[in-house]
Amino acid sequence: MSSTTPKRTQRSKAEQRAESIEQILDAAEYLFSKNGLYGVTLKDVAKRVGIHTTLVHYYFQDKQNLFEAVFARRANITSDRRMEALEQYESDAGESPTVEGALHAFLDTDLDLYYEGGENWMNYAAFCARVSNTPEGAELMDKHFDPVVLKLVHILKRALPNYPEEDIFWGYHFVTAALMNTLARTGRIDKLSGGMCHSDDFPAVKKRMAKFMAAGFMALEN
Amino acid sequence: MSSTTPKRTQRSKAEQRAESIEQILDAAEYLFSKNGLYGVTLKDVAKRVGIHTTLVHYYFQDKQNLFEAVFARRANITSDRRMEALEQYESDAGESPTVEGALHAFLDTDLDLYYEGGENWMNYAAFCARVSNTPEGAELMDKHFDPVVLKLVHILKRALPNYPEEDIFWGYHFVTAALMNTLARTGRIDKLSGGMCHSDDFPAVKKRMAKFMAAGFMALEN
DNA sequence: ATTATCTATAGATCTATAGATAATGC
DNA sequence: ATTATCTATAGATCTATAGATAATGC
Repeated sequence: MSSTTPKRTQRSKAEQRAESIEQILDAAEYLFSKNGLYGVTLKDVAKRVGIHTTLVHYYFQDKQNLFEAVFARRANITSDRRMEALEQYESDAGESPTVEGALHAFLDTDLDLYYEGGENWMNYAAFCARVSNTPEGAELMDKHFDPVVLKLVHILKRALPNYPEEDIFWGYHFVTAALMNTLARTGRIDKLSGGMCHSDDFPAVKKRMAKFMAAGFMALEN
Repeated sequence: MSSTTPKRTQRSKAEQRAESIEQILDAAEYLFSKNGLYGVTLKDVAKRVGIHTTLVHYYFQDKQNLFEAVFARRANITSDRRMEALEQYESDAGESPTVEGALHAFLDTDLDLYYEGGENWMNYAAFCARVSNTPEGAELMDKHFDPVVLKLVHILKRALPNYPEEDIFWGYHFVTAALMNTLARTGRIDKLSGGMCHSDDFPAVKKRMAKFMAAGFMALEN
């Protein structure tokens, strides 16, 4: 209440700007993850932040642009991290990479990032999961994440020489499905299991997923 | 061109009604599968059918109701078919059901239904996939499909005695993810594989999925 | 002097309803 | 006489912009 320190509540313009932008992105990320591009109005976003709708336009011009900004803010971080993990694994494994090893590098790295990144990263994960199977978002996702996926496929091919290429792709199709369904955190498993499992228990998924999927790849070989 | 048969273009009111309703549902099913509840306007639906928007209101009152009607039209058919297949399998397998057997009953039955049902059934599959991970749709799906899923879980438990229950549920989490991602037909695998695999090639999925997933379940046992 | 934020508002679109018109049904 | 379909329109909502106000920055 006392005004001893004059700069107490002052923020520089750069700080104000940065803070508003982050808050808008956080709110949009959350809302888009729940309701998709068309299920969110700019008014919803502004209301969640506690600002006026026009400020969203001021910083992001239009809705499509805001949507893409939400995607772009964290895309490179996850993409780069997974790429590094895959390269690291490939160099560590030398001449004999395994399916399970490659999947651990690909999946665990990502699950850790979201889980350890806290609420906002969890929201981004859900955003990606939701967006990945919409026409608006698929292209965006493809463009950004194709290199990492192709890197994974490359290692899988080395781990499984003489394995039909189609099977590698179908296997990846199952893997990415399971990952996206995990990131979506729909709450389905909580209800089904009567509360024994939890949608946001990424460590539980991490413990099982690479092993489960690797065994699946092996089974197709016969 | 000649008017020998007087009743040529005549339809009874009941027929007209039924036809309009079916056409509206078909159009809505397709559009909702692509763009979700909020991404479709009733005008879009009417335009696709070639009728006036108000006719959609006439038959379906409001948008939410149309959405639920799209879901309901085919829900029981897929649900009943899978339930029968699971019951049939359970009685055939007697004392020793297997994971792969249960999954074949659960998955193949559904994939066949969509694939053999033609374009409209394929659209319904995509509709379900899209809807299953939205707040609007999840509840609808759960309510309708829980019995089938719990039946599958029941057989899996019998096939895997002494297996931790959590692992069964996480395994199912992976299975349903893969199924939904298949039904969505995003075209992702087509691009990734350079045209070698196709999103709408359900027979290719059917050939691999139960085997792949069953091996995954087995691998968690260790 | 510049930038962040808000007020006011135009224009578009969307849902939904009331009421008119044009068919089929006894 | 009833039902399918269309016309006209009200009311709500949403996007986006122009311009005013209130801060920070030299």
